[in-house]
Amino acid sequence: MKKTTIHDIAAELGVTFSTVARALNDHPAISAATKAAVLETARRLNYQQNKLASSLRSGRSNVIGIIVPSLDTSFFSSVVHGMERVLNENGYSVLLYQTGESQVQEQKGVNTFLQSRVDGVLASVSAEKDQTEFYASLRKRQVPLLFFDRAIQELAIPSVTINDFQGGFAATEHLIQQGYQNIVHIMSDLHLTIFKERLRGYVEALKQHGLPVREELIFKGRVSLELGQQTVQQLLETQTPFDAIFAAEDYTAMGALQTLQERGVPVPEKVGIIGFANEAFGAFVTPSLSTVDQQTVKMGEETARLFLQLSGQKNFYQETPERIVLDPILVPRKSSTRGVNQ
Amino acid sequence: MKKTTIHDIAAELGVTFSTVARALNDHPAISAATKAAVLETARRLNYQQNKLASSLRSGRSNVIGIIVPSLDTSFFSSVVHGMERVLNENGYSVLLYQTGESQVQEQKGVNTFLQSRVDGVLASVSAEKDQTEFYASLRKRQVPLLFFDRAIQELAIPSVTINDFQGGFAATEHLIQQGYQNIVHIMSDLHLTIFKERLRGYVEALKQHGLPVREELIFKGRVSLELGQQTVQQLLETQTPFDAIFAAEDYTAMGALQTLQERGVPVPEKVGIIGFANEAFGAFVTPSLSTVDQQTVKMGEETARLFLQLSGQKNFYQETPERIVLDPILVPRKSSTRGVNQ
DNA sequence: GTGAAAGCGCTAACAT
DNA sequence: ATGTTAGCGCTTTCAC
Repeated sequence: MKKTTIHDIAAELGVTFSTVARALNDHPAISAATKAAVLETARRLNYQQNKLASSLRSGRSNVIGIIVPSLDTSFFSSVVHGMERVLNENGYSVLLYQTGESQVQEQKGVNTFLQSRVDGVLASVSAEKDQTEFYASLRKRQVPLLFFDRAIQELAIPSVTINDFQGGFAATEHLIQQGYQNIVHIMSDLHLTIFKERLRGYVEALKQHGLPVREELIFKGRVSLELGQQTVQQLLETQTPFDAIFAAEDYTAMGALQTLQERGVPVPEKVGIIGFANEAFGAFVTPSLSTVDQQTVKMGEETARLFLQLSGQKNFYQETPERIVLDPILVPRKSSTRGVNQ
Repeated sequence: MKKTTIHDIAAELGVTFSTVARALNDHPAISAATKAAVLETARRLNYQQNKLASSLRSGRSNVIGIIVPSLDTSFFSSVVHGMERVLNENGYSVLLYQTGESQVQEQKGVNTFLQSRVDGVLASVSAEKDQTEFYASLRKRQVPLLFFDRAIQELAIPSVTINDFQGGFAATEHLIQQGYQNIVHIMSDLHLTIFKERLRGYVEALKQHGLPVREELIFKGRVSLELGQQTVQQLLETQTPFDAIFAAEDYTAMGALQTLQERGVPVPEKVGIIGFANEAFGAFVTPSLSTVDQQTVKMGEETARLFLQLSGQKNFYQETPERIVLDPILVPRKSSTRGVNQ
């Protein structure tokens, strides 16, 4: 079936194609009768506007590119969920690109988006150092860029993140208030601000409560179930005294919890545990896993809304970019709850 | 910064823009020297091909539209993860559309994709009855369409699904083999083949093992934690005899497990439980939740590969569409494992 | 091996 | 209220 164009509709009605174009775009200078006739004919001929042509000519694609490390994580898929819904409601389509934490892929994603002439890019970066000039290429071309969750602070780009410092602080303080004193921290070895901030929150909470910050209680690795398991094994083998664990990510916390239980260490009585991310499983495990909620859907929605708001302005790239920082929510559960000062 | 076009490169080099276009597309009739010069100049001027123009002219967009009910579920986000990776590796971009199980949204998604001139649509439908002619509009326009997980059988469209019958059968048979006799089934009230097939598997397994199929043991609702909880409450209040539950979805199974434990009914000793979907939490709860794995990432990858394979053919829409059916994998865990014939 | 020319389907400025 | 015209930036056929 040949695709129908505005020319076909025009021929059918004996008007010119520009009248049809105006009618379809609800131009005020077109009579109601003509509009009705055009609309009817368009429907009858199964007309579908060619957005490629429209975008090429108008310079606006109504497409937003989203860059995430991976959709195979509940965090990013929830964020994208929120973004897509808000953008869709506002007439935008979403192009999706996964980087797998690879900078090369990230670069490719930005280029693809540039070539697709997207009206904006929402990105969560894979790393915050090294070659990040490709993000500058968006600015050069005046394509709005916003970061979410993981931002490159040096770039003066609007962003929506959560207050990871506060999250780390709240998690650690919660453990302290439950009477734990020797608190282990397990974090990622990726060079990401989010993890450094959680660490900083951990350190600050210890200090404020007069507890020593001990380097030997801070562990780094690829956050995962295995990292949590290995860390606890190591702690037990080296007989390092500890009575709580704050893991910067829930799976890691879960691994720690599993190994403690296998070794017969009671949680939360002997060792308290808290994670980060509020993964679905935390509410269901025994003991239920305390954690910090990151408001993922809200983060996606806020990022989309900030884009909508800022892209309306004359020049998107200003000296002082808007930076929305969401409050993390402490979710205390059983894995860290015991009588105070036990 | 003005965007550079092939005309700019041509002017810079003193050749015509068609030579530049050929060079960039690695046309065989262009000398190596010219190609090198063009490539160098393109890089220097930060040239980015305008895909809108290219797609408009060539009739190929290299964009695939993906329609899912929601990304805020581990199932669909994993599937999309697999799809995006394979498509990306093969030079395609991905447009994403969430329907929220709404047919109206689904219709809109198809129209948007049509207008964006996508080269194909991969969809998981919201419902399999009612107005589905909008999927026919893709066929009319010769846009390849593939279904995944949820397909409309009547439409003769290629699809990648899992064998839900076999999954339901395996789950039920597993319970029977563990010595359970009065097996409850909790399923969705959505009119989806996937749930009907799981039910059919449940019924068939009972029959093959000489057990009666009792209507009063089959419950329907919006699958969720709450549905599992409510169903168990109802079973206990009405004192309906039962010794196992096969829930068509993991959260429902989890709700059932929780309520049984609250009421002091030991799992798996008194009641065995198995779910469906292999959600992350299942491995971590106590007792660990038996389930059926749906091979989500593989489903996404296979759907993408099937598209790549079929879209190469002369006419995509054939009389006998290829239908790939993946085998579900029984994942027996502690919630359903006890000595046989206890 | 390169150039010339047409046109994909639309938007928008300028007519009338 | 509608028509005319000129592109947007590319692909592609036909020349030479």
